[in-house]
Amino acid sequence: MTDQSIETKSKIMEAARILFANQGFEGTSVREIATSADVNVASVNYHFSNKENLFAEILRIGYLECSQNMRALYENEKPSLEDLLVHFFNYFIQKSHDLVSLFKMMMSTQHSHHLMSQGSGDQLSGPPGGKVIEEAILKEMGEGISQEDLHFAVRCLFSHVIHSSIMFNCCFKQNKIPFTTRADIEKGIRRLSRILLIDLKNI
Amino acid sequence: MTDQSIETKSKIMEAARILFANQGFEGTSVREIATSADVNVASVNYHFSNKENLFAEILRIGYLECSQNMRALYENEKPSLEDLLVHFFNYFIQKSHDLVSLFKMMMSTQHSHHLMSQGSGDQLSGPPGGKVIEEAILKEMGEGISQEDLHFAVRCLFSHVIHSSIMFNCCFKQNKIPFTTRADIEKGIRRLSRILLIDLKNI
DNA sequence: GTCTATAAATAGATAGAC
DNA sequence: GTCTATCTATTTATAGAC
Repeated sequence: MTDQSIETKSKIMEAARILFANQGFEGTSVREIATSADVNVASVNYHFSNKENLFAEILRIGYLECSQNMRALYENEKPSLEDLLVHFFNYFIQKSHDLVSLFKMMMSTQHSHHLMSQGSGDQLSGPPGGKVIEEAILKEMGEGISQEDLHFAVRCLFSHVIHSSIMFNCCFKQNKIPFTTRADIEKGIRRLSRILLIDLKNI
Repeated sequence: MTDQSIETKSKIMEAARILFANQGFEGTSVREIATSADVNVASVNYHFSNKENLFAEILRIGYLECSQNMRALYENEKPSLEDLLVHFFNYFIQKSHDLVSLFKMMMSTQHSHHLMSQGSGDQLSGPPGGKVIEEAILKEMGEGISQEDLHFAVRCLFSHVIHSSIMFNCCFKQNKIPFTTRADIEKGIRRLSRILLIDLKNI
């Protein structure tokens, strides 16, 4: 591949990523992507065969990047559970395009089947970063914790962080719902982390 | 309006509701809706002016029904906080079509603006049933609780219930993620309710 | 109110010149 | 690899007969 073709390919992916996130798969046309990426219309199909392939590729990369970044963050900084989750929140609202795309896709019957039946099925079992949250909990708790308790805590924490991230970018910003500033959300994430750790220790 | 036209209108809404939820707004064509509803193509635009209007109408009705059902449930049965939330969970997974549609729409920049700028803006501030959860918490706690604590608890509980409902219908069913049976989820909702009430009482 | 027919625009994909 | 031009199919919406 020449340098130019690599640049064209990445320009397409970058433009498509944003458009798909904002308008969905069917709501975005190949022509729109090409215009936004400032490349020729035909180059999209030349590089990605078809529109669906481009979409799948964007999601695959986004999920991988997300998981890897979360893992790297944990390995490098060795943060406490609550620090880790606040980092995840900030990562999610910064990379909200991929997050929202992934969520939309999971909620779409057709695409989730298409996604699961592909090779990426293994990688997509469980939330991105789920394993990291587990490890952070285990580090603070020691090993004396049942699998059921562990899964419960991860689901509570992850659902709260992901929900907060999504709402932060679509509702909390526009409306004046009380206690939904960024500082409020972070405070809430820390509080829930502490509450759950206390609960796990008391079992 | 004649009986026939009322039936046509409701057949269109019922078919469109399901198709929109599964395929999104742009992913669903008017012809598809008409075929599925077993009515003529032109009747869709005759009754709803255009496709976007039909979508907005479906969401408006869905949100209203959802809020009213939650309010009625609380007023009639006067359940405990954890019973109420389990009821919400069961309601959400039963009516997952509307729920998913509403969520998709909120996550779509274009549509959320369109939705908020319309008259339904007031009704859509805050989650459906949010006020009811507040009341259930206050009933168990007495009045000595700050607004910040109250909002925190509502957001934790609602995000957990809504996230569980969505995941239950798109991931938990297909994959074999541990501790995600319906009974497990309900158990988790009850547990989180109790944990949060204990936290609020200790403040 | 319901139907057929059709207008007008746009979609994804590809062929072939360069 | 990139471009223009175009094919084919499908879209929303509407006009007009019944």
